[in-house]
Amino acid sequence: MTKRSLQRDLIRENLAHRHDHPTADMVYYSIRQELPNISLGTVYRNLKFLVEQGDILSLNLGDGREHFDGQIKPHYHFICNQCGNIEDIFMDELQICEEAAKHCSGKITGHSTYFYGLCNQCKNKH
Amino acid sequence: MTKRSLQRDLIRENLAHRHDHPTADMVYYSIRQELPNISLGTVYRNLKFLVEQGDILSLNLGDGREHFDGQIKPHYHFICNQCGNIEDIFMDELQICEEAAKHCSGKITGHSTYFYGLCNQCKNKH
DNA sequence: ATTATTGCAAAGATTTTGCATCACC
DNA sequence: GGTGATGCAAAATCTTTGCAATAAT
Repeated sequence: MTKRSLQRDLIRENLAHRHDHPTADMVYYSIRQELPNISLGTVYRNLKFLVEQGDILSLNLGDGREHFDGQIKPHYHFICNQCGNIEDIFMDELQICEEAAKHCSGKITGHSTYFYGLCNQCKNKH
Repeated sequence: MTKRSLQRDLIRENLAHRHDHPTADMVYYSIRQELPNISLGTVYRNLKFLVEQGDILSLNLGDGREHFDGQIKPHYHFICNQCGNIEDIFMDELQICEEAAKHCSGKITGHSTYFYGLCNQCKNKH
């Protein structure tokens, strides 16, 4: 049985309200502004918990660290090879979710896609 | 200018021929059977190189380690919450690639999606 | 000849964990 | 009161890197 905690609530809200894709220590430093005593271990424990719950997504952005995304509405990511900038891609994905549903029972808790290339901004710098 | 090496060739082929999603050290132990002297650093260096080239994909399977996938034909992954098993989902994704293409110029080098849930096998064990 | 790549080992970075204490139910 | 969650720090894990030697062009 899980008990509520201020720390977990703050982490969940922090991720829900931001639109970037922070790592664990970025979340840690952000939360510390409101709750200076929070520990990094607690942030890691709760991020893992929230990913398992399906409240947040875990992303691999290719830099070796785990990134997190509070936007659970299924969407995709475009990552620029040159500047590293990440753009969210929202689109109809009914078809793909139906296909995924064939593989499981119950709700699907995570869903995220990455594309890598040269973004339009970097392209125009030539 | 890049030079060819046996080590890199073996790593690329190893990933192209297998259909699981190994971590760096799994690739390392696999290659060591043919080339016992290869070092872990070399495997890491080449995996990173191959990801950047777009020859292989980097996957985040939620266990904290980076996984690799030699199947570059765009596809999706279903990951069972209970047994950890991974199933590939192949389907038409013309629409989604077109959408991603709006964000960039040149080729898109990576593309991979994850879904998490309870797989049919685990479901049937109740 | 030049320089990319390697093997090795050490260093760096990230993430997990043991434990005493605290807070929720 | 019982137990889930925390803070802290140490440990474990994963990945990168410096450097001398080797191999590819």
